[in-house]
Amino acid sequence: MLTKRVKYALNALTFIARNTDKSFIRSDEISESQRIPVKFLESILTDLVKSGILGSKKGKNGGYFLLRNAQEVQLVEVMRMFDGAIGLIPCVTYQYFKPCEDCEDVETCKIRKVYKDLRDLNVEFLKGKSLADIL
Amino acid sequence: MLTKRVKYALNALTFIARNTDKSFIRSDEISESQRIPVKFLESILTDLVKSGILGSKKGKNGGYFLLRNAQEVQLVEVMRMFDGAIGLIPCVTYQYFKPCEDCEDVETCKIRKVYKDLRDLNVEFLKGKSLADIL
DNA sequence: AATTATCCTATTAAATCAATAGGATAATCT
DNA sequence: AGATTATCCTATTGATTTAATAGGATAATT
Repeated sequence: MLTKRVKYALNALTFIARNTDKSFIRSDEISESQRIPVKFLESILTDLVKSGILGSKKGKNGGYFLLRNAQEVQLVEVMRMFDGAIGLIPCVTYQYFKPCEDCEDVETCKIRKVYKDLRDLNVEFLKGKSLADIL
Repeated sequence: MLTKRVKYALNALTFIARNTDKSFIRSDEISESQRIPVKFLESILTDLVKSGILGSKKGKNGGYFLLRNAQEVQLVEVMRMFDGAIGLIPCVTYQYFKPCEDCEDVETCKIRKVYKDLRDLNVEFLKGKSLADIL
């Protein structure tokens, strides 16, 4: 299952993307309209800023804004940021690679093969989907 | 990520499937060879029996055995049994369906659409894979 | 200088996962 | 029949992750 962090992140991003008439969107606006606890939301927005998806402006009249076109925000990036790897076993992930304890040969392991194929399928799909697809 | 229950279940099933020369495989044999805590393993085996994948014979010289051909044990069934739904959001699952709290219209929700497509992709893939594919 | 909104750190509560413990039940073999 | 053996059942505990809360520090604007 998706964590709430990802779901909240997607909802926040779509809200910001839908309000391009305003230059800056405050966290409390997002919080209220998307029903996300403010403090929880702020930690999510900070991550989105760090990763270069959002920009932020401090102080009065400040807020958050998209740094890219909606087409350029891949869902796979958001999901990885908050929920980690797409693959279902550590041995089929790039960032978090770790062979199974009972594994004799990573290369020939049939279980790994299946979950590697599944991972590739999912990554391909999620790379093809962007924020623009959920607006 | 897969839970250990699924990983252990798959390892146990492959071990049983590989030892068809013996009629019955004891849990302690599986436990030792696959490095799975016995009691934890037993609860997993019980679930596999209840679902009709394994049979069991009590008493001396008893043990577990496959009730189906390896091709007829779909990975999707094992994964659902232990980790629940394949879909990543409750609104795209059949067994555990539940609309999102912030959802206005389940039918037109774009986020749901994406994750529904992803779910269908995964279910299709996992229905096509069986125990035979990981032997 | 006051205001305002982001940014940072730490803590807590809740839920899920993994494992352990101890024994009850049922079938087998001597 | 009785001892043995292996599955089956229930409850509890510990560990990890997730979700949320709390309180204030920092930076920019008016």
